[in-house]
Parts: sequence; structure tokens; C-alpha cells
Amino acid sequence: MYEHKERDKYWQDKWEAEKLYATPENPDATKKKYILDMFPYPSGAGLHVGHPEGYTATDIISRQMRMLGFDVLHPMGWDAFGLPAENYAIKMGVHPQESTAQNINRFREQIKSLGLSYDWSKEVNTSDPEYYKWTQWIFLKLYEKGLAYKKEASVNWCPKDQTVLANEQVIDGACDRCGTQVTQKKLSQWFFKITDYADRLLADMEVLDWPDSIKHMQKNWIGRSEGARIKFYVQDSDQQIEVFTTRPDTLFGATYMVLAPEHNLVAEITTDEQKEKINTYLEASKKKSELERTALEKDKTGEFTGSFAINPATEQPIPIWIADYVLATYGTGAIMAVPAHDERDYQFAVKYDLAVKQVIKTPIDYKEEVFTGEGQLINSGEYTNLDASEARSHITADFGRAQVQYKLRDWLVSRQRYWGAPIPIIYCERCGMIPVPESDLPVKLPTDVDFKPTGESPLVYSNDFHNVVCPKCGSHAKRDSDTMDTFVDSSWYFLRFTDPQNDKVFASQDQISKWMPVDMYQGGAEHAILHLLYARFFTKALSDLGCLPKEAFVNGEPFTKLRNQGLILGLNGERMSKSKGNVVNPDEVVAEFGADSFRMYEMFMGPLEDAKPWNTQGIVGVRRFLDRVFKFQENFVEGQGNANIHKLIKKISSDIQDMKFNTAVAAFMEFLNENQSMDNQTWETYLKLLAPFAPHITEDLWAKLGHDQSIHKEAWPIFDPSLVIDSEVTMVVQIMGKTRGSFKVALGVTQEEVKTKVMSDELIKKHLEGKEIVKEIFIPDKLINFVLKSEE
RNA sequence: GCCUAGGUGGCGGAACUGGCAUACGCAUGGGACUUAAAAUCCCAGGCCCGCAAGGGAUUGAGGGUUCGAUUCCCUCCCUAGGCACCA
Repeated sequence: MYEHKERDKYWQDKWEAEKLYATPENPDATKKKYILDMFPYPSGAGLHVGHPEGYTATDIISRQMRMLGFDVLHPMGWDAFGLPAENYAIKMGVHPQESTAQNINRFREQIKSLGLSYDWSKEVNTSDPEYYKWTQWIFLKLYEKGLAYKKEASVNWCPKDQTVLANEQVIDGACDRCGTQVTQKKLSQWFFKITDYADRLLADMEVLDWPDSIKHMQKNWIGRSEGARIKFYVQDSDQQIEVFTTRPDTLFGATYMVLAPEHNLVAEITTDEQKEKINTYLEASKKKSELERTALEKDKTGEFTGSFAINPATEQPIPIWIADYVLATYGTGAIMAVPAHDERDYQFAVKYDLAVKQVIKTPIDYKEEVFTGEGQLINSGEYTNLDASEARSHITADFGRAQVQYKLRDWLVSRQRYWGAPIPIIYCERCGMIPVPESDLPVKLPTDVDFKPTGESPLVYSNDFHNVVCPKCGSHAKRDSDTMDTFVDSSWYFLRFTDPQNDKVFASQDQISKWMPVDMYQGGAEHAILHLLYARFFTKALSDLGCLPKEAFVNGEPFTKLRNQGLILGLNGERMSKSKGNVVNPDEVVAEFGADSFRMYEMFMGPLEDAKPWNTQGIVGVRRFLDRVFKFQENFVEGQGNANIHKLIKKISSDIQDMKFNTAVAAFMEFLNENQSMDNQTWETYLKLLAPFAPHITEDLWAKLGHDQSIHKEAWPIFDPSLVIDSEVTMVVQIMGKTRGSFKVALGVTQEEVKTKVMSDELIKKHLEGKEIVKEIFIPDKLINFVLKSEE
């Protein structure tokens, strides 16, 4: 029996001492592979069984790549700043720096116990001043070019966590960390201008080797619509209201207008008679949460302003309403309502008895009241009879201008919490807003503050930190007291990994050129939008700012290939959670079965990207298999060379390439089941193939075979294509498409030969007795099928 | 409501380009070894009928294309994930 407790540790220590997985200093550009896992958030709970799933997959790939002669960068680090770490520290009554360090140590030990081949000299930690110095430096670069800006805006506020949140962090109107209903607050906050990149973030995705589902999600989040902006004059006034519409072809059907309650013309155009009603409505909608305003029952409410606008096409006055079904944050915050051809406008028109005018011909068999499809125009003056798409371009040209609109909004990055990178900006009484000079970086987090959330950043309570002199004029000044969103830290860590110890720049152009882009990126699908969108934005922006070697990237994209691992569920098929009591602790599994069994079981469970339930019984099978491997060598029976090993080389190589690790494990089992003896060379080849999956036990057996050098330094076996072609194949006999038997024939036999052979078979004869064969289907080396005359 | 992925034995899952459905593993039953148990090894079945040889049914449901469909097409049901008054 393989004594995993003792041997696993022995080999892990040896590998580390010998620096077996050190990254090559000067990788060959044509033979480099940057294989990356999304770095973990070192929570207080420690590693769960979900983490090693992706880590093992990339470890197998990294190990195989090294054996194939590639120069591999495979690093690990910690996404250590942020709200959960701070909340955990508050709960434990310690400083986040202390609890984070403890959590990292625990994570590192756990990861090391799995025998993953990371180069630990590349480790990064986002809460280290040597790291966040460069986070702040990047902030200043973005600021310099106007990509970071401060503005007063209505922002998402979590009352429990006492901080603002980005749109991407609000899920169904609730905080994605604590689930509390998010409210709106008007605050002056820092934003990154990700909207400048909306078109490129959308278009550049095409060439990426990413899961389609992730691409779709990003596409929907960016939300591109083509349409027009059209201005409407307010009757008896110089004021104009501009709207965005994707259906300018329905302009003649616009029978009223709606402004968002927050629209800046509301006060001005409200007539005296309507003032009271409008104010009541404004008050009411302000109190509504985002959730109430949007989701659930979509009962629309609104109020008439008393004013009218002129429809530029019909030149008729149409009433202007306000309603909170129109969002201030999208388009111009105002719409032209076409109730005949828009569901929402129709509902509203029916409720408030507003005119409905049809301008698109409804198909004859169409039964619904609202027709939102395309068709021929009617009731539309000179445009009548045009097709909708044609009318769209004409009406846009005649009454407005074409406009592309995105749902994506700028990224709100300020946070009113302690545990994050301070924003490197100073407010001087005389000079105004001043960026911290590069030479003064990092702006270190003060330690003399009570960091509990109060709604205001705790950093204002540190006198040394908050009150400073202006770096420009020397007058009294105050530092920005907010910290940056954790997602800022993680938007560039993959660049730092190429050159983590550099104290001159965030990473040298040379190292970035050598290693970027990431060839293989593995992580959970929960980052589909947040991290992956932000990281793409950062890479593109830094590239445009001249901070990255452009030629190293295609379209400024950081991750060429992306794959997600599915969730590992509890035994009951439900998501693992403490409250459900179905959490599996990897430490216990490793202690009982060993690292190799754990790794292989996680790969064997099913396709990497699928969600699948954990079953401790299942790991028994993998452990039994590894024991058989171990015993095979102990009781080695010298046998013949086996050409089937070439089929196995082919199978394992292609399965790793396609990341079908579950079938690779099955193939290992099958091969051993079928080969009770083999020659020495076949056995060594088998061990080499197995090495990336079970690095400890194969290393142990390799040493026992008398090799001085690690098996992980061996070259990956190459298969001989001539040896994977069978001389004999199994032919299937079907009658009327039903399989009635099978037999072995030599490769390339003719139809006649097969038929003769088949006809001598008793069972087949019985089936064909007294029937007339109408047709024979013959697929060489595969099958013969007899079609019989049907009995009537 | 919209978008995406999926539905195969008691369970996790496999199946190339339309060609032996259920590989591999778990669990189950039987046997070997053992004083015994565990561990290990061997064999078997998988839904229905049959002692057996064998036959029939079967990949969420229904229909279609085909000599032949888990695979392609249509309709529907269910599950998971995402988006959700975006004009």
C-alpha cells in the first residue's frame, strides 16, 4: 500500500527544495504557456472542495506542458483586500491585516498539501503595499487621461455594509455580499470610464476562446442598441426634450412623452395646476427602492406635467408625463411613447386613457393588441408604405441623428470602507484636486483608526493620514478618505505575476511581452461579468495609455482561452453551505485518501464545467485504482510490449487538450484492467502519462524503478500513428436497423465477404428465414444492415 | 417574459462526423481467500417476459426525417444559471 501521509509530504518537500517548478527566466516566445487560476479570496473558512477542482485541472495542463517542453508560468496569489475580509476581522475582533495573514497561511498550506505545481516565488498579495502601490499608480494613470473621474451621482448604497456598490455588485436590487436591499444615495464618487470601451469590449470578444455562455452574459451586460436621438419642442417654449428610440420608424405613432422623475426639466415644465400632484409623485418614487421600481409586478404609475410637446413628424401637441418606468440612467431619461407598438407604453396608455395610434401594418393573422414587429408603415405622411427598416433610416436623417446606446454604465470604484487601497488624491484648499505624486506612492493604509463601518470612510479619523500638506503649494489639504473596490486590485494581478518583485514598475515591459497574454485562464462562472469585464477594460486602457507592449496582445485582450469549472454540490445535490451542514472539508479527504486520490476523484466526477454532487463513496474507487497501480509494480509481471499503449498516449494527450479529464481517468483504469502484465517500457510510459494526474504516487514508483531524476522532468510520450490502427475491426450486423450480432473481421473486407460470413450465422439465418432482402447497407469496417420487405 | 446550458440504469457519468446505448466508477447480488471480519481478487445482473438460449422495451414527453437517431428538425414539459420596464 502507498503510505500517502508520509510519502506525499516527502515528495512535496523535495520538489520545493529542488525548485522543480521554477519558472524559466527567459522563456522562448514560441514555447511559452501562461496558465492561470483565478486567485482566491482567502476567507476565514479555508479552502473548500470547489477550489481544487479548477486548480487540479490547470495543474495537469501545466505539468503536461512542461513535459512537452514548454516554458510554463503557473503562479498563485491572494485577492486579499475587501469587504468580506474586513467583516471577518471585525467579527473575530482582530485587525484585518492579522486575520488576512492567517487566512493566507492556511490557504497556502492547504494548497501545498495537494501537490500543485505553482512557482511560489511568484506569489502576490493585493493587500501588500508593494502591490497596492501599483494599483494606486494605475489609478493615477487613468486619472491623468480622464479615464478616472469624480462626479456627483445617484449611486447604489448598502445600508448594512455602509458603502456604495458598483452596478455589477447589485443582484436583484440587493447587495451581492450581504443581501441587504440597496438604496439610492446622491454622493460624489470616483468612476472609471469603462463606457468609453463599450464598443471594443463587445466587438473584441468574437475571437476569444471563451465559453459562449460567458460571452453572451457580457454581451447582454454591455447591451448595445442602435437607434436615434430625436428632439421634441415643448409647446410655447424654447425648451427641447431629447429622446432615444430604437424605433424612429414609429415616430408618427408617438402620442405622448414620458420623462423619468429625475429628469432635469421636470420642475420647469410642470404647470401650476399640476405642481402638487407631481411633487407627491416625486416624493413617492424617491422612497421606492430600486427593486420596487423595477421588478415584480410591473404596474406602471405616472403623473401628467400639464405641458405638451410637439411631435416633430405630425406637428401635433402630445402630453408630457412623468413615470418611473422610464429610467433616468438610460438614454436621455426621456422617451417618446408609441402605445400601438410598445408593450409598456400600451399598458400605460390604457391605464391613463391616452391616445393609441397605429403606424405599422399588423399582419392579418396577428391577434394581440400591441404589434411590436416590423412591417409596412401606415398613417405616416410621406413615409407611408415604406418598410420599417427603410423608414428608420429616413426618419432618423430627417428628424434626428443616429445613436448607439449601451446599458453598460461607468464603474463606480470608491468604497467607504477601511480594508482597501486608498485613493491617491489630495484636496487642497487652494489648488483643488491634486493627484498624489508618483514618488509619494504607496499611500499606505493608516493603522491608527477604528475601522468599523460608519457610513463615512474610517480613514477620515486618522489625523496623520487625512490632514496633509498640498504637494503643490504646501497649504493645508485633505486626503481622499475612500478606498478602492477590491475588483480594482484583481483587474491587473495577472500582469504583476509576470514580474512580481519589480520595485521600479508594475511589471517590466520585457516580462509582460514574454508571458502575456494568459494562454489558459480557469475559474468560476460567478466572475462572468465583474472581474472578467473589468480585467479586459484595464488591459485595453493600459495598452492605450502606453503602459503595455501593444504587440504582445491581440486587440488588447488579456485572456486568450477561458474555461469555467462547475460548482461542486453537497451530497444532497444542494449548494454547499455552512447552514445546510453539507460542506466537505478537503483537509479531511486528503488526510484519509491522499492528495492523488483527491485530485483524481475531482477530475473523475464528471465534466469540468458541469455542476456535480460530491460523493465520498466515489473517491473509494479512485483510491482502489491507485492502489492497484502501486501493487502492479510490487508484483510486476514482465509481459510483452503492448501497442495499445500508443492508443492510450493518444487518448490521454487529446483528453488533456480538450480538458476531458473524466474520460482520461477512465482510460487509465481501463488500460490497467485489460493489461495484467506488460513490459518495462510500457509500464514506464503508463506512469509518465499518469504523472500529471497523480504526481506523488507516480514519482514514488518512478524512484523505485531506479531513476534519479524526477518523473516530472521526463518528456511526454509521443505516440506512433501506425501503431494505433487496428488490423481487425468489429463489424455490426443489423436487420431492419436492429443490431442482431457482431463479429471480428480483417480491416478492409468487402461487402461480399462479409455477407457470406454473416449468412452462415445460425441466429442471423433465423432472422432472415423466409424474408426477402430489399436492400443492403454496407459501411466499410463498421456495419452491414439488411432491409427486408415488409409483410402486409 | 427574454437569453444560455442541460434532461441517459439505484447513483456520478460515457458514446467520434447519424452506425453495438449505458464505457469507467459507486452501490447491489454471488463466489474465492480468511477461524471470522475488514481489505483484496474473480464473476454477474441492470426495465419487462423467460430455467435458459433468447425476445421485447428504453436516452424528459409527443411527432418528423432516415436503412438506422442519445446525436438532425418541429412542438411541449422540467431543471440549473444569467438578464429583466434598457425605450
